[in-house]
Amino acid sequence: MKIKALNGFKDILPDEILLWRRVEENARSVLERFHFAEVRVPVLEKTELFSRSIGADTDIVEKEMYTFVDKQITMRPEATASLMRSYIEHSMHGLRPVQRLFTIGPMFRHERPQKGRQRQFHQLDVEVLGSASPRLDAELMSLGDALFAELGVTTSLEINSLGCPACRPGYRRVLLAFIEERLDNLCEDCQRRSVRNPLRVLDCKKQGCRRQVEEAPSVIDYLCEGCSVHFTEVRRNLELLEVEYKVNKFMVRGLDYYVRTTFEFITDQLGAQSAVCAGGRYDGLIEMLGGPKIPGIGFAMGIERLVLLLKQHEEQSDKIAEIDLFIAGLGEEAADYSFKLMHELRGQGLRVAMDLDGKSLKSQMKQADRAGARYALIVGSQELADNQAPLRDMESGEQTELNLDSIASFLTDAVE
RNA sequence: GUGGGUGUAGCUCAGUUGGUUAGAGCGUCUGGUUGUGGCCCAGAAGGUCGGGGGUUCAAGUCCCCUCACUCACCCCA
Repeated sequence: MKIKALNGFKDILPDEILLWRRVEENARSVLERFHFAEVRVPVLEKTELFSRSIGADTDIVEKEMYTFVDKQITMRPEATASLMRSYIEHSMHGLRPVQRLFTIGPMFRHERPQKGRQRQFHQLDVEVLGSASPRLDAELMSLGDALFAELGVTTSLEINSLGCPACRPGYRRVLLAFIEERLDNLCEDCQRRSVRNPLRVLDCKKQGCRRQVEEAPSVIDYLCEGCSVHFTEVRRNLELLEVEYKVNKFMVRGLDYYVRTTFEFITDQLGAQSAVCAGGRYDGLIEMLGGPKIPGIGFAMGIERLVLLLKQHEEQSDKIAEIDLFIAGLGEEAADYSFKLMHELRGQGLRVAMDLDGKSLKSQMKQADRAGARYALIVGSQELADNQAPLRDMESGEQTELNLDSIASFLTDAVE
């Protein structure tokens, strides 16, 4: 039987890798300007870390985690929890008042794959610990905005506030009462949701339910004084930075730890998936995981989704790998010489390749062409005897005789 | 977990009401050029027609089962 990658797990092949690099390099450069530091955390953590932070009865924890049951360890379904663990474990709050961290890496969720959704996928994860300022919320959104803008990707930003442990229960009661009045008109899923997580009913995409909840009470009208001021300030600061946004009072987040501000960068270019980047505030999370009482906020950006967006408006014009020189050899003696020459030139920082299988010159020239070689050097026994060989410019087709000893210096000059 | 769609060469896909030896384009290899890439021309290699079973004189084609992929629901980045 043929060995294949697991369903939902994908190889990222050379053709695509340039796009990935561009995304990652762009991210690192923008994040540096925003004064963030990169960290790398393990992919495996104790199962409990995720069940406690994400929420024991969320879909992620309930049925989507890759867990080694016997060992009670889990492959991370998201990065925030791991980063919080690391923050607490290394007492980072003592290093400086505000920590600005990011990480890039694979996440694992056992969901049914579809467009823009895989079981192993990659996220850029950005977190700021130690500040409750609404300015920070706005700053992070402007960061997200910048990440997209510099790649030439268009998205729109939606924001909402979910309140806090002080005001959410009150809103929840009001909402529940509203829903119960209309329970019969809601879909089966929503009837189930109304018990478990009534906020989710607001998020239902079915026409019928949407009509029902149109008049539903909005969280924003039930925010406590603190949350209300915070939200107003977030909006004011977004306007100050001229970041365009829309308030979406139906936006709900899937993870339990979010409070106050939540936001999503969305697009209509990804099939059924709309979110390319999403996040929010989680002021109680660190404390809940056994750390100090420190506020936090962060977001995750889906790299696959971003790459999909980039693919749509970009012709893949970049070559896979360019080399400076391809050495075409004829005969055993020349092959020895070429092999050694290649080794030496590489040692001097030049990108060099040759054929190792004794193929015909024609075939070797073809290889040189496909490798995107700038020059090809043709070496046979006569050339070795004369210590002179033709160097072909692969673009113009012009050939010049070159002293074999001067190849390195010629190429170094030519490629600068 | 639930639905729909699609499985034929390395890739993209044709394949008629069931009928001889299953095709094309691209890619690969060889040659046209004794030692020269791209363009052109000629040729070659490459297939358990996803797998299993059934109907039939005859199945890539019809039926059943199964697997894989994919899109969508759910949920999410």
